Amino acid sequence: MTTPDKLLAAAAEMLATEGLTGLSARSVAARAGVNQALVFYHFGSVAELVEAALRRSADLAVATYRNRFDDVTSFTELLTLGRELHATERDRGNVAQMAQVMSGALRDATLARAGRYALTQWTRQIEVVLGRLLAGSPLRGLVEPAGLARAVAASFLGLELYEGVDPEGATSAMAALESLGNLLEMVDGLGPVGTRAVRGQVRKAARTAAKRA
Amino acid sequence: MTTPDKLLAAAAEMLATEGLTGLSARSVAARAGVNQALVFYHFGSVAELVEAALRRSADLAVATYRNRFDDVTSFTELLTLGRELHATERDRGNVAQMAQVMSGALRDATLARAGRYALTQWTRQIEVVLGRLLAGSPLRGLVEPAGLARAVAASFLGLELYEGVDPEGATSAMAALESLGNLLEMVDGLGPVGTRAVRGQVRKAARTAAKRA
DNA sequence: GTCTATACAGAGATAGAC
DNA sequence: GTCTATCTCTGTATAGAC
Repeated sequence: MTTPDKLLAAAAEMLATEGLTGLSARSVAARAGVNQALVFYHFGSVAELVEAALRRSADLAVATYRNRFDDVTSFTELLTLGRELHATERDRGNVAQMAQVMSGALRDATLARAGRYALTQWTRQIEVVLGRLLAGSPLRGLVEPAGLARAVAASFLGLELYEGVDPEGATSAMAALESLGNLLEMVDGLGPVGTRAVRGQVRKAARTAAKRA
Repeated sequence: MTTPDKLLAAAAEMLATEGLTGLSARSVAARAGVNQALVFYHFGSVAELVEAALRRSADLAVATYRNRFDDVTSFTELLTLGRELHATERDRGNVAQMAQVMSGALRDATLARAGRYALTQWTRQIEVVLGRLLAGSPLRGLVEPAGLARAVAASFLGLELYEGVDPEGATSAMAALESLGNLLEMVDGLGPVGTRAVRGQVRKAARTAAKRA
């Protein structure tokens, strides 16, 4: 394992467990078992090390799930995958890394770039699946796959923050999101008559909402 | 305006604009126009100042919206309020403050306590409304108000992080969430026959999901 | 590429004069 | 309650020996 690799691994680990505030050139080098000056030699700055670490984590994580996403054929399956993903990534800390970097993005342009990149990797993937599922659903045309994918990603990020201060609360939130997913699945299971009714009703609700806004 | 008040105001402002990393005893005192040592005299530590500032912000914000929440009688109205709330709080920075504190909660127990408190203030309020709306809805019993309230809060937090790195993406995510809200409204508008059908279908979807998990 | 040494800025926090 | 002064630690970053 080369020094850059050790530093990247240590940075990713610390980002998830200690957070951005606990991560410094000294602390990350100590965890990697290398000298502090090597952070600057290999990456230029702490922020750039963090950026590289997050990019690598995101690339790796998304690649891991690519096939799984491709196999999804229903909202129920997507939910099952989402639940599994949430549990796995809570342990691996990928989402936590993203949340930390994005909270630091307020001050640091490099971190903002890193967060944007990681987010894009995830949403692209989710968007493809949602686009496929929505295309064959009564909801087609009523909800944008791109927007919904971003909303899903945002929810996962928020759940991660939630989990840090109230784990049980986060669990109940996850359960509620699954209930909503079941609602989507229900709509999906309607016949042609139900479909027409749904589309009409949702359009009406949208119009009412637009009028009030 | 007393010194503690000046410090609380400065801390809240900085939390939203500069983030937790940019907030120090020195920087916050400078913005408040007071001496740095007064942070420790009045609050004991920087973390405790942040905690006090967030608590005050949360109390104030929730009190502002209390009546508005009470007036809500439909999911569509709740969505309209949610959109307005998101826009207003994006400017005031209340949600941003929460997100920052919660991201720092990983390292600091005081910040974790503060984040938990602010979160509770919001979710309690949302839970009441959702409980009321769901009670008279076909979805009654199928989705927990408490869990859904937490999911809504988490989504707002996630959107805040999203907004920091990709404002247009966050807007499209918000739009998608509104589409889902319209779906809820649609279900709400069904008659007794449709209600029975919905409940049966959702239960079936939930069973299928449970089996696969 | 890696290490030691070091410069220097900013952090949290306290003591003591006023 | 407020200010100055100061201690100590930790942060980023660089220079130069090896």
